[in-house]
Amino acid sequence: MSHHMKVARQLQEQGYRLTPQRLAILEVIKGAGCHMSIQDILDKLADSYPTLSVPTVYRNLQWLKAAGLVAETDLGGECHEYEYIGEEPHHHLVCLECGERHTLPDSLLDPVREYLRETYGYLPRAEHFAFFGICPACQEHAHAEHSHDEHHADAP
Amino acid sequence: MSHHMKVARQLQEQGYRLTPQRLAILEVIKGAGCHMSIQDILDKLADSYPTLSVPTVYRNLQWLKAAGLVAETDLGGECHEYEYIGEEPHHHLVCLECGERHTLPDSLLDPVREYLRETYGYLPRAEHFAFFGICPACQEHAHAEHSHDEHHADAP
DNA sequence: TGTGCAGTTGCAACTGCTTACAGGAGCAAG
DNA sequence: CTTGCTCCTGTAAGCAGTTGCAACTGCACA
Repeated sequence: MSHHMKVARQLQEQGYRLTPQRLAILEVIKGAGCHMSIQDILDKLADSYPTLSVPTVYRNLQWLKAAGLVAETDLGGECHEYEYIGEEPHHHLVCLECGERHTLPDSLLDPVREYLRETYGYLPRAEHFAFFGICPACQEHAHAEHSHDEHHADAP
Repeated sequence: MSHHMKVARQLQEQGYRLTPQRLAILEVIKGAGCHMSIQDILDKLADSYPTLSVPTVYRNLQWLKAAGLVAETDLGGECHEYEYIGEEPHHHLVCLECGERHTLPDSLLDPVREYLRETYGYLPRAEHFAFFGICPACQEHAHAEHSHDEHHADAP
């Protein structure tokens, strides 16, 4: 039995129900293998569940998030994005200029966790982070632009 | 001349204007010394600028953010919060249970920056981060609760 | 002094997220 | 089978953030 079904069964035994909508949302976000917005999930399930509504998807995603199956991230886009985690926590690196994305290993934050635990006694919950920066290509591009336009502003 | 006025003058020389509203917003957020929402700023300036509107505050905060004077953070509350940075970047540690907050030194992320730079060639822009966890007091509390209620669910 | 231009403001409208509430569905006890 | 309870869903409404647009302001230049 797969990991997410094991967790689902555990939750069922605790009184939570495995409704068709709930399982469908989990299957979609697991099958996608990438970040999805609420609207993406609605579109994917429009055929099989025409009456599925935004609040239902929203609440189920919160539920799956609390169960540790799904992570919610703000990657700088215009809407929140959700991603299936499973057993492999990870983080993201996003270019502020072109939006290019990389996946980072979870061990990256081990020193930070250590520090928070030792210094403040906190139990860290840094499961899914997004780091921002400028990718090499955009650095080149910005440098070239700067040579042409010395008065380029730093603010919009 | 203070740091923020120096930056303001620089921006003025680049064609951006130092309107009364803009300076008032900067003064308020600088004087507060803590996080503020858009509505907080509007309330503070209600007497001196009765016609000040949400979009104006919003756009000016984006402007100040791009200028590096103000940081925008989602600390898990119900609205975005803005804070004056000045010359001392820092980060935050927030307890997911009670909301207790700590301020973390910027050097905490130096290893992460190093990794992103060396491995991906990225120029990191991690000026203002929020880490979440469970504070010692709430860990005690959760442990006590668990002893009383063995069937306590992990999901809402 | 008059004209043009770019930046800024406030109103209005829009979007996406979130919550409130009433109805429906499944499960357990009687 | 009936009753009662809890969970779940969908409709509707609310909220903060965001964008479009017309009017205004200050500066540069003729």
